[in-house]
This record gives sequence, C-alpha cells and structure tokens, in this order.
Amino acid sequence: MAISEEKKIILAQWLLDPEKQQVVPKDLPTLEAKLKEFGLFVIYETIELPLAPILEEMQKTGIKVDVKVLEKLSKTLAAELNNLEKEIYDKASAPFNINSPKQLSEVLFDRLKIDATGIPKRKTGARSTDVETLLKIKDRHSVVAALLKYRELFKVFSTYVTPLKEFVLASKDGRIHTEFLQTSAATGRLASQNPNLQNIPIMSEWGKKIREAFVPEAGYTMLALDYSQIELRVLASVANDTKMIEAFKEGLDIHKLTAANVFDVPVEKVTSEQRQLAKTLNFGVIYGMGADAFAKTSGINREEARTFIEEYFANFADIKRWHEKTIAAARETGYVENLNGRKRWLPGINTANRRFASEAERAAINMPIQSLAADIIKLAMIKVADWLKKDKLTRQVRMLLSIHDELLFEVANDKLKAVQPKIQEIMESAYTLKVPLKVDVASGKSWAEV
DNA sequence: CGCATACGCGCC
DNA sequence: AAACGGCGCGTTTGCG
Repeated sequence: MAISEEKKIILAQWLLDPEKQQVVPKDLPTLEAKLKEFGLFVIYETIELPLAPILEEMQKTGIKVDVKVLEKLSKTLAAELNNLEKEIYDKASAPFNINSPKQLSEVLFDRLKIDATGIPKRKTGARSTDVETLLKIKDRHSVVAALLKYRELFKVFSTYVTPLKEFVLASKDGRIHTEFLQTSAATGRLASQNPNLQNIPIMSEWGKKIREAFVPEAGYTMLALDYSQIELRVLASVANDTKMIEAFKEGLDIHKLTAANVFDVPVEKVTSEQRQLAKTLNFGVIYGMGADAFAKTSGINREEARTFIEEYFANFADIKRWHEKTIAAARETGYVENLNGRKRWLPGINTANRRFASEAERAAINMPIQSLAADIIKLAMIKVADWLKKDKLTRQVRMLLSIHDELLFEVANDKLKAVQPKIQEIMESAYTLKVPLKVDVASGKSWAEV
C-alpha cells in the first residue's frame, strides 16, 4: 500500500518538530534532506512510513461492538443517575446543575456551609470539586457520597456508553472504526480519536461491563498481549543502571526489590505498604516527580517523601546521573532525544520562570523513556504485520488496537494456539535492550476477558 | 449561535 | 496552593 506524498510530508514535518515550534520545509526532498541532517531519517523510513498503512488497515478493520450490551448498560445507568439526581437535590434542599463545578462548589461550600479550609483553589479562584476534594469532605455531609457515585456513573454514561452506541450505529457494519493519530503526541506515541479507544475504562466495575461490549467476530477470539513494565525496563536500559538491569535479568519483582533497597530491609521482609511506596517511586522517576507530588500520592509528609527519594537515588545512582545528564543536555541543545534519535524540542528548558523550566525538565526526563517504549511497540506492530502477510494470515489474524504497551487482536479460533506464542515472540524480540522484554498474553470472548 | 476555555476524568 | 509524563473528550460557561 502506497503512502501519499502529502502524508509523507506531514510525517517528516512532525519528526522534525513534533510541537510545531519552528518553521519547517514544505517540500519532500528538502524535508528528507533535513531528516538525514538531524538523524531522523532512519525512524522515518523504518518506523513511521511502514506503520502508516498498518494503521490505515486497522482503522478500516474496526472492532466489533455488541450494541445490546451497551443499550442494557445505558438503561441501567440512566435509571441509577435519575435516582442519584433526586437524592442529591433532596440532600442539598434544592435542584441545581450537578455537572457544573461552579454551581456545585457554591452548593457545597456556601449553601451547605461545608468547611472549605484546606480545599485547593482552581486557577480561576473557584474551590475545587474534584474527586480528591469530595473524598476529603465525605464525612462532613451526606450529599457527598451521592455526588461521588453520580460523578462516576455520569462519566461512564456520557463519555463512553452513549457515544460508543452512536459510533456503532453510525458505522453500519457493527464495528467501531477509531482514527489512529500518528502525529499528535510529542513523544511519538500514537493517539486515538472519534472515538478514543485508548481510554476505555478498566479499573471500575463499569469498566468491565463496557469492555464486555467489545467482542470478536463470530469464529474468532480476542487476544491481548501487553508489555510488562516496558517503561521501567527502558529506564533501566537507557540509564544503564546496574542494579535495575540485574533485577530485570533475574526476573525479580522490581517494586519489591526497590523497596528492599530504599527501606534497607531483606527482600523477604518487604511489606505490601513498602512495596506500594516503592512502586510509586519507580513510576515517579519516569515522570520526573518531585517530593510534593510523591508525598501527595503516597499519603506521607513532605519530609518523609524527600528522604525516600534521596534513598532511592542513593541506591540507583546511575538513574540519578542519567537524570542530571539528560537535563544538562537539554539545556545545552534545547531538545531531548531517545536512543533512536527521535527528538522533542523544549523551548521552556532555559526560561527564568521556574514553573516552566521545571515542566520542561520533567518532560525532558520522560520523553526518552516514553518515546522509546512507543518506538518498540511500533516496531512490534510492523514486524507482526510483516509476518501475517508473509504467512498469509491476514484474514485469520486481525490487529485491532494499539494501546501504548498493549496490542489487541481478533484471531480465528483454530489459529489461536499457534498464533499466540508467535506474536508474543515477535513482540519480545522487537527491540534489544540491556534487559529482556516481557510480554503477557491473555485471550477470551470479549475485551473484558483479556 | 458557534467557538474557546475551564474543569474534571478516563487510559497508559 | 501547586509541580507527575503523554493523550482525547464531555459539560459548562463566557465571549464575540
């Protein structure tokens, strides 16, 4: 499948400047010369160009949705929301627009006189009404529990159930055809829109119910393969951290090992609380998290948070050095890049405004990790698609979705047993890091089951 | 009336 | 008080 010149131009322009900070050439020959000059031609030719027709094919394929499941869900939610609405008006002694944060904050803090001390202000000065705030004041008024429930259900109803129903009905073939965006994320990740199928709920009980609506075609089975801790593996490899590399090579529980190091206890003595804290630390390091954010998400005070972070960097010294090196390089050049040369310009990195500079520093830390993980899954998609074509399996195995570290397929039932380990193998060998890549596999009769 | 913004929230 | 990276999207609200 040929790629239009127009599409090539857009891809090239995006690689040269993912956030359109600069003026980039408009004609392909000049663009390709520029790509070579900036070391971007290889990912252009070996990743982005081959990926484009694969994404087109996935969009055309779509994913089957059982509308009846959604319709049933819709009715249940509508009824429940109706009850909650009445209960909230009753407890607030007056009707108001629950979906308006402005009106809600007035009801809670002015009319019902709930104590607003310690409640964060939004940038407009309004008192926050987000979930975190509501949880804080849950014990102070009985309306709050109903509000939390309402928020959760309304989100599911308005963002997922209703629009998804519309999309299936509009498509005529019983399938939803999302659009994959190849040039919208500054890190090189894919995005999905109309509808976004990369943010379908999974955590809540309602998430499972929604995912039950995503089903394979008759005679096929859903197959999901996801990279286990890919970003942490990329971090270990990119920062060349001896201790973390060793842990992944040995197949150890990385969060438990982190806890053992940070809390200076034997691995077998690590408590579940310590492991959870270590897990937050590990993720925080990928995002360039500071002590305040860590304290907040872990429910500890700032001093403890500082101590733990210090302890973390004392143990994973190579990661600390990599952070410093990465930020220094970004200040020097004005951009960061991953191992494959993919770049992101950071205009804020040298500004005097600490807020913007810190924001750029966190992006600088995150980009080489997130973007290499994105490259790896893109390469895996290309290799899987090549294999399917070579083995004439394109009818029996359909790639449906790519969700950052996960690939979803529908596979003809009689091919499942053979195909599953093959795709797993392709994904695990798609890229060579200093640690092994691990892929978890699951299959089932709906997206909920995988 | 359409559009941009603020707020809030789902996912990785 | 906030400052944890990357997205897309629904509703409300203010503006032209």
